[in-house]
This record gives sequence, structure tokens and C-alpha cells, in this order.
Amino acid sequence: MDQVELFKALANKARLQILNWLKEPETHFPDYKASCGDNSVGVCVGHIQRKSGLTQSTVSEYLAVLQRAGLVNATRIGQWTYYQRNETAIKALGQLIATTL
Amino acid sequence: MDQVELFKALANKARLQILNWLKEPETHFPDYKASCGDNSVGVCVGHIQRKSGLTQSTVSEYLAVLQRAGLVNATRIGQWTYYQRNETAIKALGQLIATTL
DNA sequence: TAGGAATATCGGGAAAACCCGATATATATT
DNA sequence: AATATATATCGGGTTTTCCCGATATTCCTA
Repeated sequence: MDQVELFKALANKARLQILNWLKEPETHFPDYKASCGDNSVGVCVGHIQRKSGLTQSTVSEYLAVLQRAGLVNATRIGQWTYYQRNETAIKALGQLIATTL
Repeated sequence: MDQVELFKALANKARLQILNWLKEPETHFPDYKASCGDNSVGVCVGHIQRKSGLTQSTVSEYLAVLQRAGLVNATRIGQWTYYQRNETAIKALGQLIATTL
């Protein structure tokens, strides 16, 4: 993964916010299981969008940015796309910075 | 320190390069002690500028960006400004990412 | 104190990011 | 097949970043 792209993805308030929300979905998205049958696959775009206050297109794009950077994983189920944090990648990034940077 | 500003500072190829060079000055700047009497204060702007191939103004600005983000420390001695990595801040950032992000 | 050398700041054109509304695509329902 | 819903993509105005040349500032030396 390109380091510059990784840092660019993180260099945005809204995207950092989203990443933080996804740490504890049940806390930040009280009804996130409701419309989405399965749990453990993450949070769907609509929930993130409504909480963020940004438009649907913007949130969709931002999630794509985070995914391209490897910071989140996407799972499409039916008409929903669920996003969850890629904890492995995030921890690896912490290591990378503390060592390689 | 603002996280967004921190990541913005890192979201640039040249600045990442400079940070990397400053990890081992004696390796990347063979003659970095020559024109600068004291060692251990870092590398002066001119050396970084010549190695980077960017203009003087650009490198000066980039170093200021890194400094504002807390990633490097600057020391002015005579007509030279020496820059060195802030290892403490960088390690702290690694921790921050692995935990808080 | 005049001139030179190192660095910082200023002004700006070009490129990228931001974030939107409109539209397209994919899936589910009837 | 037609409609509705969730998400993705497109086009674009606005802001920010990139990186430059020109100029200003700081410090040293003759």
C-alpha cells in the first residue's frame, strides 16, 4: 500500500470521524442492526451518512477512499454495503509509523 | 496537536522522503558535517534542498510544515537552520494510531 | 557598514481535494 | 416488468495543496 495514499485518506476530519465511529458501532449507531439483518459485517452506508450530516455521494466516496487505503473492508449484502474497520491494517500502520517512518 | 494537520503533513512524498533521510543523516548526507560545525543538531536546509531536487523555497516551506506538525525540531545556529527528527513525537504517533485511531 | 550566503516569506499558476446535486447501477418487492 | 430502495459514479464549483520564482530577512565577514 502506498504510504502517501494512506496518509491522505487519514488527512480528513470526516474520515477520521467515521473510522472512530466504526470502532464501536453499537455505541455510535444505536439501531444499526435494525435494517440490516446480519451483525458483525459492519455498518451500512446509510447509517454513516445520516450520522455524518454529509450527502450520500460524499460518504460513499469517502468510504471508498478508506477502503482503497485498506483501512476498512466492505461487504455487499443485498442492497446494502457494510463497512467495518480493518483492525489488522490499522495496527500494522501503527507499527509502521513507530518503526519504518 | 491536530490529527488532521499531522496526517496532512505526512501525506506528501517529498516530506516522507525528508523524514526518512533524517533518520540516518550520515548515510544520506555524506558531507553534512562539513559546512556545519556542530553535529547532533540535525541537517541544514541547503543539504536537504540539494538532495531533494526541489527549490529552496519549497524545501523551506515543507520543513516548516513538518515542524508545525511536531515531527521535526529546528535549531538555528548562525545563518543555518538545522532540522532533526522528533523521535518522541513520531513514536507517540505510532502509539496513537495503534490505540486511539 | 556593505556585500554575500543561508533561510524565510510572498504571490501565484496548476493540480488535487472537498463536497455537492444529478444520474446510473444493483438489488429486492409486487 | 415496474417500482422502490441503497449505493456508486459523474460533472462541477469552491477550496486547498503543490511547487515555483521573486523578494525579504537574518546573520556573517571584509
